[in-house]
Amino acid sequence: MSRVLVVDDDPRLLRTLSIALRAHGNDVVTASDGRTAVLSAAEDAPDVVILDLGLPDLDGTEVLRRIRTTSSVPVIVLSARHESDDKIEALDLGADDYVTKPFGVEELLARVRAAVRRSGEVGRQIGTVRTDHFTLDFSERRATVERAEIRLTPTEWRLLEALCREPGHLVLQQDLLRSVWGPAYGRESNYLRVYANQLRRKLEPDPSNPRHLITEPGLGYRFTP
Amino acid sequence: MSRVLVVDDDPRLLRTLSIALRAHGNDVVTASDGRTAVLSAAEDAPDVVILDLGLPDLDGTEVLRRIRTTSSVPVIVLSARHESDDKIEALDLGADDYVTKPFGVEELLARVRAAVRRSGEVGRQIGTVRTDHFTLDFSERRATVERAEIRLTPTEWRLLEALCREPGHLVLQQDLLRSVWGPAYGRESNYLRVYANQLRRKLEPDPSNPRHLITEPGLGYRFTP
DNA sequence: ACGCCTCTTGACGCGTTCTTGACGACCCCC
DNA sequence: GGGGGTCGTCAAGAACGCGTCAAGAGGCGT
Repeated sequence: MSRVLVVDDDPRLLRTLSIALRAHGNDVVTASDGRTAVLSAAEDAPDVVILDLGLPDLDGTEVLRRIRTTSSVPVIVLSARHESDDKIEALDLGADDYVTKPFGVEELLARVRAAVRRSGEVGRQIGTVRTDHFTLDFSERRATVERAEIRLTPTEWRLLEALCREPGHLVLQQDLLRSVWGPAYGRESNYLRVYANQLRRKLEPDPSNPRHLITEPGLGYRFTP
Repeated sequence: MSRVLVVDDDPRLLRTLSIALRAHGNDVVTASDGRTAVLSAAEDAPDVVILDLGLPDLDGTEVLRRIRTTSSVPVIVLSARHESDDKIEALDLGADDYVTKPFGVEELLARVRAAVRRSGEVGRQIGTVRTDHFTLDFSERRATVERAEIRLTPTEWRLLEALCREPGHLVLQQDLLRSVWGPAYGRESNYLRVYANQLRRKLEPDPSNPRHLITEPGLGYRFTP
């Protein structure tokens, strides 16, 4: 199914994770130090990397930085509870998710699945989206309504991007929250209500009768061109 | 494909890299001391240089400095693990990337590709840019506002160059910082604010209501003719 | 050695954006 | 008809990013 690179200096943990991952149909490669990890990330072409920040030879963030120079593979960071600074730095450097030790194997497996699923979707760049009323150019960050250019805030862009990735398809609240606000969110649906509202006021001809940003009650939102 | 100059005093490493690079369709030139390296960089017109900082005759940074006097070829620095000062100094002197020894060949190859790709984008020369209010001649380094010639500092020119390479396009803060201040930068957005401000005061008709140097909050800047 | 120009860096105010709570309207199910 | 849940809407405080200023460091030519 997916190839997972697991990086940790604890052989016991390495073994546990390998067994669990293989039991769920994954191909597993392991590394117990930073240098090996960077090499493996480049050569074994994993679909996702699980990276412990506390490695013997290199700083965890340095490992992440080097992996990022050659690959955009999703990285899930493992961190001890107290090293919260590392965690934040790791997310800044392009980690996709993090798990705090100690953690449950089931939780980690779920995050691996989510990371693989997202990387398939996110990789697809979207260029321009048109409707009969407005135009969105994502690569240039330009939005025009009735030929007039309007301004959208960064968060509004991110929400639109998540919605327009698959025009006409329903996107779940949880997925929207995660791709806009990050992996730590998932239940704050009021954020979505506020921003969906703002977007309608800026983009829809009649904001209270939306034709393009459709609510699917209890589930999520849908963009229809 | 690309011509690569490899500079190292270890014949074994030289040989390994030559084979790997040629196997990927590159043309390879080698040098085992600093003086030869400087000459070759000037005469063989390589597309990228791989430079070991520990050379017998000259200090690595000195080699880099001399190469930079005759060429803007991208340079990837090889450094032993603990000499982090050299590394930083090398980046300051205009190295484009660095790899710490020991390293994987695949990683180095990836960095060579990245360096060549970047230089292709950056190398695109721009001639003259005109607006209704000012004119910029990049090849002659002349700027005129309302027919009057004004002076711009080197950093101001570099920033303008990065912005005007694709008129009308959004350029991300990170890209601007990297092409003006070097690959070691990426988060110092206050530099951008200072220089964008200076440029507006020199170029814009109404500096506090810019029409050509547009801010895209949270993302970067855009030049519109 | 001196002065000038440039670059770096910190500080501050301001406007925008984000977050968060509150409230009423609506729908569905009981 | 009532109750619980979800949604749209509004508003206010907090947080953030940007423009702006100015002081100090460093380099260069005189």
